[in-house]
Amino acid sequence: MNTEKPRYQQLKDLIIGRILSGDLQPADRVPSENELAEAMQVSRMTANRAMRELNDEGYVERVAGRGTFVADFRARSQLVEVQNIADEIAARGHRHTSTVLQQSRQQARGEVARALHVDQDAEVFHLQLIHFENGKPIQVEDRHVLADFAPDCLAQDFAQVTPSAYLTSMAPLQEAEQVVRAEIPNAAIRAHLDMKNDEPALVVIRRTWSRGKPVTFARLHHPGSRYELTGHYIPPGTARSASADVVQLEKLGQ
Amino acid sequence: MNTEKPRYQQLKDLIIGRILSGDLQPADRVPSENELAEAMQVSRMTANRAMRELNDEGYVERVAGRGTFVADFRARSQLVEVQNIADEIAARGHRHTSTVLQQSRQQARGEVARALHVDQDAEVFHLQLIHFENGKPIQVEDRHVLADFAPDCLAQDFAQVTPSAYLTSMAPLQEAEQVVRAEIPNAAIRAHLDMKNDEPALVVIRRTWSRGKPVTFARLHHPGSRYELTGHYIPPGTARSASADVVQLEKLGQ
DNA sequence: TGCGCCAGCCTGTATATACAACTTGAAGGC
DNA sequence: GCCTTCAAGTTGTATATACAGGCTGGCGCA
Repeated sequence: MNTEKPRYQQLKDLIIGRILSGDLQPADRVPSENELAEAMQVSRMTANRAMRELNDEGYVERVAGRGTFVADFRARSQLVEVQNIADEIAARGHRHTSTVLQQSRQQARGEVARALHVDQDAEVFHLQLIHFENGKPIQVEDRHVLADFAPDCLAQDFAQVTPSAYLTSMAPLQEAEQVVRAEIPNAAIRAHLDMKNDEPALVVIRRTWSRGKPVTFARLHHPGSRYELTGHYIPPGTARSASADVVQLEKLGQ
Repeated sequence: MNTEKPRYQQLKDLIIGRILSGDLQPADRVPSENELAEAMQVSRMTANRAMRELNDEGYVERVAGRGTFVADFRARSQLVEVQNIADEIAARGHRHTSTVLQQSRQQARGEVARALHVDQDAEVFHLQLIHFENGKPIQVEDRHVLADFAPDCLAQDFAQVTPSAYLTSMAPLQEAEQVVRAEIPNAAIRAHLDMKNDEPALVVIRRTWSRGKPVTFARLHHPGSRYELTGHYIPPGTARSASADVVQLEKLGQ
């Protein structure tokens, strides 16, 4: 019985493995089709199919005449969902600043331990910061990161590089889960975000996986009056449509 | 200058066109690679690539030995996002019911006209209904649908088949955009959803495209205390991971 | 009649070959 | 020194061919 995977798939897996292991870094050049065909003892067409599919799946970018290059993880994450509030604010042409409230090493407890699939005594980093858009507070980030995943977490200056940007630079995001809620926040959050007493918060609770394991668990509070989540879905393979212009939505009023 | 599209793409476009026009219905058989190659005067490999990509993109399903068949739109839409609240409630093992508040023909006004890219006097259907989960109100749906897109909209019984299910059965969802907000709703919404005065609502505003044009614009209100949005992302091409178990999240408390 | 086998169709993969279009760098002419 | 031209390498596409393996219906045999 011949249960072995097709050759083009073996080649894809090989390249994906080298990317995930860090052997191939973003922007690195991937061997050309002819080189791969020679090295793997397959025809160029087979190498072509493997690389073409990796391109379609976002692992690499190909440029006719130049070559094949490992895709930037950050650019890739953006396609999925806005992950980094600093980039989001910058995209609006506004100024992002942030204040670090907490940056410490702790033991995982209760909810955090369950979310990250670790024991109660596992080491995690606890980060808490406030993000500002043009000086106005727009997000309170409360994040736990598996200590194993980012050992030098305490040495980072998160006022300069957001935790999100730091984490995605460590390894590619492989899987993410998020829950969105509307809630009235507690007094501390309300004070941090400069919110009125009866103003609801948009809460995003997000877990992110890397290499098959959850590595970070974040709770993000935003003032309902100044923040909204947007998402855009395009099925795979669709030619990029005339970039669906964003319509300015009216407040519900009336 | 030769700006014409590659042949495999022309073939894909042809088949997609036949599917979108209704010429090919879900579960219909698509001509075999050899038939297409003969009819279009291309090689079988070119037809193979076209059909393989349509399969990867979810337009068709292929079975070795049997043939190629048009995929079911409903199954496809689910891949993108939970669109239909009835299915979502059923997936939780609960009972879905709904009440129709409004089902009428109107002219597009202001925000609706802009969202759907039509003039102020364009004909649209206006639907308003309440969805219940086990008898408790969980969503107020306020939806506008382009009249051209669904001419028999007034004849539907939306207490039986949700607008979402009806619309996705008309044509495949091609593109969607959504905005999520946390707001204190007005008194009418509050009454419909049996909400307390200070309870925030999770509001989803969604536009959906079909055949390159926006066809429906919906505003969905949910009670913040009883509803949350969840999203899960797995990068394309990844083997389905051990279906990331959902962790029961604690309320923020404290 | 009923059963089994097989021919003929289908998709899936793999290869060798060919040409087009693009990019880059180097060689050569001014 | 600077510009042009061109050769070599790269991806993108298209084709003909080949074989493997799944599925189905019909034919032949018992």
